[in-house]
Amino acid sequence: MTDLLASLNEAQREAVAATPGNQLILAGAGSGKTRVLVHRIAWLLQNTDITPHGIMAVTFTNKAAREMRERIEEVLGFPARGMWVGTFHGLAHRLLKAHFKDAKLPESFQILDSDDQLRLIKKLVKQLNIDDERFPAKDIQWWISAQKDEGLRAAHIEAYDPHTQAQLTVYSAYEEACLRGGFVDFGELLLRAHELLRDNQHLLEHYRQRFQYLLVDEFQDTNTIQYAWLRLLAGETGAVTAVGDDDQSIYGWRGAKIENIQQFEQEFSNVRRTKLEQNYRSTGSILTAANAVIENNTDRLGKELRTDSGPGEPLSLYTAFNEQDEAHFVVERIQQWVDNGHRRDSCAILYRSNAQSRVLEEALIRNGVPYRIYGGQRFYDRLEIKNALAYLRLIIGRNDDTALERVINVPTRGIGGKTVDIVRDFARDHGCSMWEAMQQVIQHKLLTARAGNALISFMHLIDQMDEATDDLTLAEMAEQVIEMSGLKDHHMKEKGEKAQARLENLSELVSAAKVYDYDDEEPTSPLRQFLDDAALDAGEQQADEHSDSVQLMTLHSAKGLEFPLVFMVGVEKNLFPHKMSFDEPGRLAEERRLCYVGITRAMEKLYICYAESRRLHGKESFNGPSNFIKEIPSEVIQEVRLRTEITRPTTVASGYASQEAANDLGLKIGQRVFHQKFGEGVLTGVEGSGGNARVQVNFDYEGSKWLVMQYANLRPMDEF
DNA sequence: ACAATATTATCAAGA
DNA sequence: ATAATATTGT
Repeated sequence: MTDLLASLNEAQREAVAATPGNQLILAGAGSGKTRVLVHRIAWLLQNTDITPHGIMAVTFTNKAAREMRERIEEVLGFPARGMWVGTFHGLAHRLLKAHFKDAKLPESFQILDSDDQLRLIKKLVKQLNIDDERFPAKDIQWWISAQKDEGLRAAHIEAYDPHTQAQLTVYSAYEEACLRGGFVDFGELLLRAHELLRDNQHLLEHYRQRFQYLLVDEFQDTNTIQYAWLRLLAGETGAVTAVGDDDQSIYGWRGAKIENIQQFEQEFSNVRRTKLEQNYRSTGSILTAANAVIENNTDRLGKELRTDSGPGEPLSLYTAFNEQDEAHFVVERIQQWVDNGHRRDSCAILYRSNAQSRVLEEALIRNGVPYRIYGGQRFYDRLEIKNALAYLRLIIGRNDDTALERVINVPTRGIGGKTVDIVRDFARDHGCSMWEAMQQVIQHKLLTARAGNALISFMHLIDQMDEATDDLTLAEMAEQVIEMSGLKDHHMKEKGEKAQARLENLSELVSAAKVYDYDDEEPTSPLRQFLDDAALDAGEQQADEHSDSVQLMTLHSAKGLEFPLVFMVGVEKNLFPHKMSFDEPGRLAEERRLCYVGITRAMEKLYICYAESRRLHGKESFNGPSNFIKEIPSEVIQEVRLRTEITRPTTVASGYASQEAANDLGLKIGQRVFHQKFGEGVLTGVEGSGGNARVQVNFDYEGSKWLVMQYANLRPMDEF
C-alpha cells in the first residue's frame, strides 16, 4: 500500500493521498504530473471504495490516454476495466454513440473533420449566394467553430450587423445540412454531449452516480463547452481533480479559457490545492531561463520551478546567416551529439509554424539523418487517404454526400462538374441525398446518355465494392477498395516522387487497418469504428515509432514531451512571437507561455537559434532576434561563435582577393558555371573559404547572386 | 470531359 | 514557394 507513495516527494505525496474531494494540482513543467495523476488514481482504487467503474480521466491527446491507462494498469497490476480514459472529444463521442437516440442522432453518424467541414461550408456559401470574396469560407468555418466552442448554436446568436448576419445564415444552413446528413463536427461532439446530459435528466443522474471521480489533465486548456460539460457531470457529488499549469496554457486561439484553471477554486467547493514545483527534468540553467521568461507575464497563479540538480551547461544562442545556415548548424550539432554516443530520438527540433520544417527536413535528408515529424498534416488528412476513406464511407452509407462528392470522379470516370451540378441541384430541391438524386436523375433521363451511363457505372461500382467486401477483414476491405476504385492505378499512372509517396501511404493505410484492434463489445462495425477513430485520432503516428530518429515538431505539439537535447529554431521577431499575435492583448502572453513550454522541454542542453535573413512564403525578411531572447538572463546563455568568421560582402569583392579564394575551391573567376535552379552564369567573385565560402555568380537570366558554396552545388561548365 | 497551362490566393497553432 | 482554382485547347 504505502509503496505507492514511497517514490514521491512531499508535495506529490500530498496530492496523491489527499482525502477524496475536489482538488487542484498546479503542476509545473517536468514536476512529475503524469506520475502523480497515475498514482492518484491507483491510490483511490486501493484506499477507498471507488472502483475503476467510477473513474473518468480526461487527457489532452489520445496518445496520452493510452499511456495513462497503461501506466495505471502497470501500477495496479491488473486491467482497470470500466474506467473511462480519453480526450474530451473521444469521451463525448463514446457518449453520443451509446445514446444516439437521446442525442437525436442517427445510429451511424459521421464525424466531419475540418477538411470536410470546409468543403461543406464552401458548398453552402455558393448555394446561399453569399459573396465569397467578402466572406471567405475559411473565416466562416473559423467563426462557426468558435461559436461552438462557446456552446452557442445558431439559434442562440443574434446578429445586429450584416457581417454577423451573413455568417449566421451559413451557420444555420450548415447546422441543417449536418442534421440531414448525420454529420457531427469536432465542436458538435462536445456541444451535443453537453446537451445530451443537460436535457436528459435520467442520463445525467446515471452518469453522475457512476462517475464519482473526474480527473482532467491539462486543465488550463479546456474551453467553455468542455468546462460546462464537466461541471454538469460533476454536479454537487462528483469530485473533480484538475491538473494543469496556467503557465502552459497555449490554446487560447481555439477557445481554451485560462480562467477555467484560474477560477477553479472559486467554482468548486472545498478545493485542496497542491503545487508541484520540484522539477526533475531540466538543468538549473534551463530552469533559470524558463523562470525568467515567464516572469514577464502578469496574472499568474504563481509558481517557480526549482531543481536539486546543478546548473549544467549554459544555453547556446546561434545567430544564423539565413534559414539554410540555421538548418545546417542544427544538423551539424545533432551529428556531433550522435557521434558522442547519444540516440537520435533524444533530440528534438521545435519551431513555431509547420512551414519551417521543410528546410530542416532537407538539411537532414542531405546529411542522411533519419527524422520523424509530429503533427503537420495528419496522416488521415492526406488526399489519397481521404479518398480511400470516402469509398469506405460510401460502403457504409450511400447517403454520405461529403464522401460521394469527394470521389465521384476520382479517378476520373466521365462525371464532370456539369453532371455533378445537376445531381446536387436535384438533391437540394428535393431534400434528398445525392445518391438518391442520382437514381432519380437517371430515371427521369435528365442527362445525356453518356453522363447517365457514367453515373450508373459509378453506382454499380459502389454496390459491387459493398458486396465484395462483405465478409472481409478490415485490412482486406481497405485493399479491395483501393484496388477496385481504381485509386491504385490512378496513382501508379502519376509520375514523380509525390505519386510514389501516395502509393506508399495507401499501403500504409492497409497496414493501419491490419493492426487496428477494434472493440468487439461495441455494437458498431469494425469499419465504422476504424473510420471514427481515423477522424478523431490525431494520427499520432504509427510507423517507425520505435526507430531511432530526430524528432521535429511545432512548439504546440511538444507540450508534455521532453528531450535531452532541444533546438528552438526561428526565434525571431514576427515569427515567434508570431506577428498575428500583436493585435490582441492576451495573445502575446500566450506566445510567451509557448516559449516557456519550449524551453522546459529540454533536459540537458538547449539551443536557441534565429536567422538574420529568412525566406518564408517566397519572401525574404530580416526580422531580428525575438524579444524573448532578451528575457533570458545573460549568465545562462552563450553565443555560439563559429571558428571561421563570415565577413559579409558590402561591395563586390576585389578581383585579386577573389581569385585567391577561388583557387582554394578549384574555381576560376570568369568561369562559366551551372546551378540547378538559376541556370548558367559566370563566376564573378568568391569570398571566405572552406564551409563558409560564398560565391558571386552573374546568371544569364537571373542576374547576379551571392550563394553559399556549400549549398549552391555549382557545376563547372566545360568550355566548348 | 479531360489534361495542360495560367492565374491567383495563401502563408499560426490542432482535436 | 506552393497549392488551389480558372482558363484554354484538344
